[in-house]
Amino acid sequence: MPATRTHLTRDLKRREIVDSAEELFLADGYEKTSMAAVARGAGVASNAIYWYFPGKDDLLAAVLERRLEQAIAALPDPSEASMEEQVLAVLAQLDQVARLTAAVHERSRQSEAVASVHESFHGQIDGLLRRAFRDRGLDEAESAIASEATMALVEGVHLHDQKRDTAARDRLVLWTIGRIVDGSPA
Amino acid sequence: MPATRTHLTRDLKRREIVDSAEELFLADGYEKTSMAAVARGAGVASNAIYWYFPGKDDLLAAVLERRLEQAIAALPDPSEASMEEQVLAVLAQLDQVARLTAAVHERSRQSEAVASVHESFHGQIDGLLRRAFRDRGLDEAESAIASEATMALVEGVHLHDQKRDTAARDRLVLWTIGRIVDGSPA
DNA sequence: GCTACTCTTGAATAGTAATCAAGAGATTTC
DNA sequence: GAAATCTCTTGATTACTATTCAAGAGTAGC
Repeated sequence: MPATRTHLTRDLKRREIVDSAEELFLADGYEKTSMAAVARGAGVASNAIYWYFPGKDDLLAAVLERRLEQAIAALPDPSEASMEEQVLAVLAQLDQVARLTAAVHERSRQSEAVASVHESFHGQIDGLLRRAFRDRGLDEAESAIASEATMALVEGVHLHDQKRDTAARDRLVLWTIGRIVDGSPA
Repeated sequence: MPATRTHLTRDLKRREIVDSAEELFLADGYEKTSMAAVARGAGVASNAIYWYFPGKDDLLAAVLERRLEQAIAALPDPSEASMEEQVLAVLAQLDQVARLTAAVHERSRQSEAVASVHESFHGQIDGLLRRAFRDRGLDEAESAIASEATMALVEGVHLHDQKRDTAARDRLVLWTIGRIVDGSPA
C-alpha cells in the first residue's frame, strides 16, 4: 500500500472503532463495555483493536480527546459571550459525557493517556474561566481560586447525573458562580 | 453453635474481612484490589468471603458504612462549632477515603448497597450544611442550594487528590463557602 | 451418637483484557 | 511479472477476574 492510502484507511478504521467505543461507553459505561463489544460495533475482530490502540484506556483517551476538540469548537467566542453563557456552554458539553466522569478519574490514576487528556481539558477550561472571572472584577489570585472551585463544582455535580435534569444542574452552577462573583444571587 | 457465640465469631470474622478490604481498597484502589487479596489479608479462603458478603460491591458498601459511622461520630457538635470548623471536619474525614470517590460513584450505578450508603452520607452531610448556612443568614431555599453546591464542590475537589495537599484543599473550600455566605473572602 | 446448622474449602465456570504466531492483501521493487 | 515488504487480520491462547458449586468439617442441641 502507498503511504497516503494506508493512512487514509487506517484513520477511517480508527474512527469507526472510536465511534463504536464512544457509543458503548456512553450507553453502558466504561467498565461494562468489553473490547469484544467495541470490536463488534466497529465490524472487526476483538484483537484487531490492539493494532490501533495499545489498550482499553487508550481507547477511552481517544474518545475523550475527540469529544474535547468538538466541545472546544462548540464554545461561544469568549470576547462576545457573557461568563454565564460560557459556563452554560461548558456544562452542556460535559452533560454528554457525564456518564464517564467517574471512570475518567479512576483510570487517570493508571493510564498516562487518560490523565493527559483530562489534564488538557482542565487547562483549557481553566484559562477560559480565569479570564471570565477577571472580567467580572476578581483579581488574578481570586480568579485562579474561583476557576478551580468552579471546575470542582462542575465535576462534582456531574458525578450525580442519575436523576437530575440539566436545568437544575445549570441553576445550581449559575447560582454558585453568581455568589462567587459578587455575593448576590445571579 | 449457640446463636450468641455464632453471632460473635461471625461478627469478628466479618470485621476482619472489612479491615482487610478497607486497607487494600485505600492503598491500591477498588478496581485493582482482588477478592483473593482481601481474603488473604483476612486469613480466609477466597470464596469464604461470599458467605459473609454477597459480592465485591457489598464489601465496598460495608467499608463505607463503617467509615461513615466513624466520620459522623468524629464531627464536632453542630451547636458549638462554627460552620468553618464543621466543614473542615467533614473534609478531614473525606480526605481519608478520597481515593475511593470515583469508585463509589462508578459502583453506585450498579450496586444498590453502595448507592444506599452513599445516599445516606449525602443526606447526613446535607442536613448539617443546611443548618450551618441558615445560621449564617441564608434562607431555606438558598441554604438548600448552597448545601448541594458545597457537597458537589467537596466531591469534585476529592476527585483530584493526586498531588494536592489537604491545606490547599481546605483553603479552596473555605474560600468558596465564604463567598457563598456573604460574597467576601473568608 | 444423631442431626441440624454454620462455616470452609478445592475445584470449576464464565467472563475479561491482552498476547502471540500464523497468515492474507496490496504494493513497491527489482 | 515474481519476489519481497509492509500493513493488517484472525483464531487460539494466556493469565486474571468475580462468582458458584458440591462436598465436607466443626460444633451444638437433642
